[in-house]
Amino acid sequence: MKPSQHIQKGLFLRKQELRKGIELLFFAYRDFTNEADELLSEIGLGRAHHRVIYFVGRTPNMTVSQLLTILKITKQSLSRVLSHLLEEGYIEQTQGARDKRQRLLSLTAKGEELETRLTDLQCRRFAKAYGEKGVEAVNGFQEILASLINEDDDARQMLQTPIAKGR
Amino acid sequence: MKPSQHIQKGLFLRKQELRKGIELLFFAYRDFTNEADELLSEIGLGRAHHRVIYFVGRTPNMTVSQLLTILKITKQSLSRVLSHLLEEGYIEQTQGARDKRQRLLSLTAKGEELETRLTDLQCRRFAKAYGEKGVEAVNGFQEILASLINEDDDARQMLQTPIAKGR
DNA sequence: ATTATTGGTCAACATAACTGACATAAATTT
DNA sequence: AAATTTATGTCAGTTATGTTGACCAATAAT
Repeated sequence: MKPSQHIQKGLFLRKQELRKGIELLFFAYRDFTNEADELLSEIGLGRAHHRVIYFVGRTPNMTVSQLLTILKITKQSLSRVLSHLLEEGYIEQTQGARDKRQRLLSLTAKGEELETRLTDLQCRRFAKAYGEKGVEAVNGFQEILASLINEDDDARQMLQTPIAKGR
Repeated sequence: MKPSQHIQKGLFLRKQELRKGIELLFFAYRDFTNEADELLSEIGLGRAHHRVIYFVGRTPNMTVSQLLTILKITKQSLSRVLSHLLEEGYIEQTQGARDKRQRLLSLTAKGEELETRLTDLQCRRFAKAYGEKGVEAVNGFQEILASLINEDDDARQMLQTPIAKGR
């Protein structure tokens, strides 16, 4: 075998390994979201609503602009979803103390109830995987995912802020 | 501290850890897909086209029904995307040998070129993460993701079939 | 007082999914 | 040979989620 063939074979194997990562991420995300989507569709909500409910539940009194930074969608998009959640009584807002323009978003009891159901569903999936594969695997999983996220991402900051208790 | 409080604290810490997984997966997937989306939008394609191009590139001569099983979308949805890719010359089809009803899908040279650009982009992101965190982390990452995928998923099978060479 | 920020609103549009109904050709089963 | 199932396509209408662009109002910061 010529040296050039060694290199090519090495590159192929490497690329195959990387493609495996791409595929695992695709399938895992697909199944992970699908389960919650089914529950949501029964009550006329979609994935966009879920994301809002999740992050508002995670960090109560979050402002609209904070949400926009996390979700990376336009305010017009968020507006539609958020209005619906307010109308349906999943979310309530209070005026900001320091800055009166800000809408501080929190879950209502109804919203909390839904958030808990959804998050428990997804947590169960993670608990199963974590339990099956052990602490070492979990650490590796978290390290690689963190490394896949954009360096400059504002979300990195959020990942370090504590999660509100009782959830 | 009462025993009940110990338990509650334990559960809280556990749930916090599981939520961290949810969030990492969300942000990683968001950034991972966004990079390719930008390239795609320049040539008038979207994420749905990307998925078709990726999997047809991965497994040439794939049938429409195989694609449907992987993507878990309706045939009407796939039809629109696939028709467009055929018209634009990214994909070509041949009649199945055993079963003449089948359309065997493959990438054209133009399709290959695009597939390579897109996959290289995503592979680079993985290569960076894998390089930074090492083999141990990669194994853990892959184990946990595999465990997050539905047991009964037809996609599990695909993950074990070899990736076509030259990619 | 001026400017920047936070947030909202209206309108139009694009994409990617969905459901339901029906059609056709080929393969398989009875 | 006839009936059924399978693989695929197509037409029509709908929904969810995103986008741009234009513009407005209240509040905060300089």
